[in-house]
Parts: sequence; structure tokens; C-alpha cells
Amino acid sequence: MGPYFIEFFYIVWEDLFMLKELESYLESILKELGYEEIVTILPSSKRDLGWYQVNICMSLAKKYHQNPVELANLIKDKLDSRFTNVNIAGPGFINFSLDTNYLMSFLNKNKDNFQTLVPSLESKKVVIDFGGANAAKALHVGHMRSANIGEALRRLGKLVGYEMISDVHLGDLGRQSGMLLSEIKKRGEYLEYFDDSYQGKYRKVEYTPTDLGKMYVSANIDAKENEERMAEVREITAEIDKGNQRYLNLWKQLVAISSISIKKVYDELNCHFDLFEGELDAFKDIPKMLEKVNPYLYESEGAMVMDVKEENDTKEMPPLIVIKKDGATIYATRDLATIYSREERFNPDEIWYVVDNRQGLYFEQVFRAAYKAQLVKNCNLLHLGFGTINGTDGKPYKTRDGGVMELSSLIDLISQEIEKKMKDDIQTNREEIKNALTIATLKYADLMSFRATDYIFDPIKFSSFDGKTGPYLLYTIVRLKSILKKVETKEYEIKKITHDEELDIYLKITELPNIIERSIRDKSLNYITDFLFDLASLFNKFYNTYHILTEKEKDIKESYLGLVTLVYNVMHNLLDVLAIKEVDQM
RNA sequence: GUUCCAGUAGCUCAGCUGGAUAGAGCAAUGCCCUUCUAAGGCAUCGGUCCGGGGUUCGAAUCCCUGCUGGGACACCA
Repeated sequence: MGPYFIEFFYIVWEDLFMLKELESYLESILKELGYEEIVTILPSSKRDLGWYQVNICMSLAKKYHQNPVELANLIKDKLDSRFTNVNIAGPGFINFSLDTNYLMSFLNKNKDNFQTLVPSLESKKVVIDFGGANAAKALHVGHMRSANIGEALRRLGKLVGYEMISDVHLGDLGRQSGMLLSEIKKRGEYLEYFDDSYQGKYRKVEYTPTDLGKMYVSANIDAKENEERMAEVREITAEIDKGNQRYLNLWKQLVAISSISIKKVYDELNCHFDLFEGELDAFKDIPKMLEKVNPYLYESEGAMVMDVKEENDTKEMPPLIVIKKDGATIYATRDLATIYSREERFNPDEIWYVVDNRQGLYFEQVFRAAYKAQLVKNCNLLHLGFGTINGTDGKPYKTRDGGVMELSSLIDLISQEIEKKMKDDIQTNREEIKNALTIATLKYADLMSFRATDYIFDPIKFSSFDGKTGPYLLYTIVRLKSILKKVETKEYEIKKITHDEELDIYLKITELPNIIERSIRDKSLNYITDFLFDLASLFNKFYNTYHILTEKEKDIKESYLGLVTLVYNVMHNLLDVLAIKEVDQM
């Protein structure tokens, strides 16, 4: 095992980041010993024993009835000079540190280029469906999760090399259309749209998004109390569904108006949609979709339904209603048509639905129907459900007076709190900084817990930003930038690692590829929010202990600046994945 | 009723799909600004990982069981 041997692996794994390279190397050693096994290098839980640990020997030993410690020794004997301080502890843990020059060569190579710190995965095409705002209704707190998680997953997918196509999939067909039109009729406005015999010109509708919101609320209240009104709402909804051109014309204008305000909120949340489509767009695909689905449909209680049960189901799987008993379409009809359309237009490998967990059973039904009727061929349909946002009482979030909290009011609320806490001497770009901090606060809190678990939404906690918060990260970014601004160039090489505080930062960064892999595997951002917080804390600790710009020894100062460059690079790019914009001062 | 998910520090949550002494933030207490942004750092306090069995070198994690909470179960989306 001479220099040649080491050189060999350097070349083969040139573009793998450090731990990935070492994992492959360990796997090749195991192969020499006759074992095919995936190796994971973890940060050591006992740092006095080494930087990293490998736990593979215990599981291998169990599988092949070997002695784990003997196996660990066999591996240890084969390790090259990159490994230092190799020791075997307990039942067969291998602990080790690395040659510092080896570590630094990787850090220097990657400190300016984030892409090389990230694993690139087998490429695939993914349609990601998130957002899901309803036309003519204000976005509420629940829409925030879909937007935040969806946008971050879109960016994460791109980062690892997927082709991501995002679609907002507006809820622009359904009862709210009947509500709105009924309200217009009641007010006696634009009556030509309601007159069968009218031959003249149809006026362009002039409402603001705010008008529409109020009109919906008013109609909704009335329809709940008033049977006749509800009947009218149903009738108009059904007419639109059947393709009544006058109604459709009017409704589409309302959707367009409403989309303006919806887009504005999504812009504030830094969401990007390649497609700003909705259920209306799926409408034209319904006949073609039905051609494929028809053979499986049968009548049940007046509706046309499809069985989606499978033999080894342990749970009840009710049939899916595809056409309602009044002949009108339903949510499922439009979703199936949308799947058909996406398959035809994009032929994706996967479609991800970032929608509330509570729709889990429904999506299971729709996906089964889509597979059964072969609406898709080689495409995986995935429901990436997220947990419910609850209030401090553990029940679904409501405002103090029991109403639904609109997303824009929530943003305003946080924004006001931020304003109170901002320093008075910040005058230039004050609004912009305030907005960035507001969105960072919301996003970080929203992405912090595991995607699928419910979480409690506490406005007080959200607007206070002590500790693990978006503003904490941005504050760290401000410090990093402020240092880099005060030096001439950015070309600093890490020449030596002087203190443990620096080493801790570097070791944390070596975990990044595994963090990204885990995130994309689980489609959850909490690993990244955690990593960011850990990295920021480690940096702040270093920052508080050592003074970078006044360091006298040249090599140490340059290494510090190399560290600052690297940490900034990593944090900047990870915040970008979360769709959090950074600031220069705060 | 059927089924899915959850139960970890006073509170809010992590815990890398079985690893070593279970971790963060908040709250509480005490320190640290003539130095790169104190929205920061350090220290202390805080645990029957819901209860009970089982699997094994090893369990918060896997299996069984009980308790508690929440969600979903046909014409809303």
C-alpha cells in the first residue's frame, strides 16, 4: 500500500466530496475482504476518540457470524495514510481522524464552489405541484406550508440535478365560482352575463381582488343560512362545469383578477412557478382522460365511480367518485385530467404533490385510479403530505376571534414585530430589510420541523427571534459579509487549522453531502435548517473567541478569511435552497 | 366502528431508517461589549424517551400489547 495506491483513489474519486470519497474507499476495502456493503461515515459521538465513526462492523458481524472487533482490525490494517488516530472501541466501533492536509485540500478546492459540495444524483424530470391557492379566496395560513415546502423542494431538486417543473395548480373551479357569480347577480351588477336573451356587448368586469374576497365571504354567510341561495350557488356552479359560456366568461375574468393578488403573495414568499395553471386548464383534458378511465367506471348511487381496492389492502379503500350524480365533475375528475395532461406534455418521471396530510387517502385513491387506467406509464406519483398547523391549543389555527387567519395578515403581523426590533439607524433599504427578515422568520419556522408532523403555530414565538430562527441566520450572514467587505480580495487559502473552533466548523461542513442526501430522500427540509443553525452557532462561537481582522500572523489570518469565505458560501447557498433572501445589514 | 399518524426536558421540536453518556431552541439563574454588527457568546439548571412485555452484544428507534391525543373514511377541495 504505497503512494501509488493513495494516488489511485484520489484520481478515481476526484469529484466526490471528502466523506463520499472515503465511504467509497471503505466500501472497496470491504469488497476486498469479501463483503458488499454500503458504508456511512458519521461524525463521532465521542470526539475524544476521533472525528468520525464507522459502525459497519457490528452489523456485518451479525450478518456473517463474525467477530466484529476482528473485522474492524482487518479494516484498520488496510487504511491508507489519510486516516489518522484509528482506534477500535467497544463492540467494534472504528473511530478515526484524518490527515489535516487532506482535509484542507478538500476545503480549499470547494470553498468557492457550492455545487462541488453537493451530491449530484441520477437525473430525473419532476413535476412539482404546490401552492394550491383558491381563486377568489384569500390565502390562509395553511397555504404557507405548501408554498414554503414546495418551493424549497423545487430548489433542492434542481440543486441535485433534477429537472423541476413547478405548477401552482390553482383551485379555480368549484363552489367558490358559484358563490361569486351568485353574489354579483344579487348585487344586480353585470346582469348581461345572466341574461339568456342578451345580444349586446359584454362589459369587462372591474373588481379588485379585495372586492372578490369580501363578496365571497358575504355569499358564503348567506348561503349557509339560506337554502334557496345555496341552491342557486349549486346551480351556477354546475352551469359553469357544463360549460355555460356566459358564466365561464365572467368567472375567468374573476380568476384573472384574483390571480394578481395570489401572485403577489407568492412573490413575497419567493416562490417560482413555471406553470401558473389550475383546474380550469385541466378542463379541456377531461374528455380524453375519460376515454381511458371509462372502462373502469360503474354507477353507484347515481354517481360514476371507480374501484381502487387492491387485494392485500389492510385498510378500507372506498371507490373514487369520478362523475357526480348531477353529471358534474369533481375534484378527482380535474386531478385525473391534470395527471393525463402532465403525462402528455412533459412525460415526467415523478409528480410530487405538496398537499396537506389530511388528503392522504384521497391522493392514494387518485393515484391508484391513474395507474389502473394507465394515465401514466413510467411515472411515480408521490403525495408529499405535510402536517397541520395548529394553534397553541393544539387545534387547527384560528385567529383570536375564531376566524381563519389570512396569510397576508400574518405576514403583516410578523412584519410589525420586526419593525419594532430593527435598529433605528438603519434607514437605507429599511423596507427591503424588514421584508427579508419577515419572510426569513416565517420560512425558517415553517421548515424547521419534519415535513409530515403537525406543528404548533405560536405568533408570539414566531415574531420573537431569539435562538433558532431565520433572523439569527441572517445576522450570521451579515457578520460574514461585513468581514469580507473589509478585505481587499476573496482569494484566501486555508493554510492551517489553529483552533478546535475552526476544526469544528470544517468537520460540520464535511457532513453537508449526507445532509442533502437525507433531505432529498425524505423530501423534508428540517435537516437543512438544522445544519444551518449548527453551522451558524459554530461560526458565532469562533467569531466571539477570536478576532479575525486584527490577527497578526499572516497565515492564520488568511486561514481565518478562507474559513469565512467557505462558511459564507455554504450558508448563502443553503439559505437560497430554503428561498430565504439574505441581507447586508440589519 | 375501521384505519393512519403522533406521545422525548416546564414549553416547542430534533434524534441521520438499531449504536457509545438522548440533543437543540425558548423559559429560569449567573457571567462577557475601549476590538470585525451583543438580533451575539459562555456557564448552570432541567429526562421513568406514555405504561408493560419481547427481539440482541446494544432499543427513543424494530415486534406485541395497553393508555392518551389528533386526522381520514362517497358526490367539498
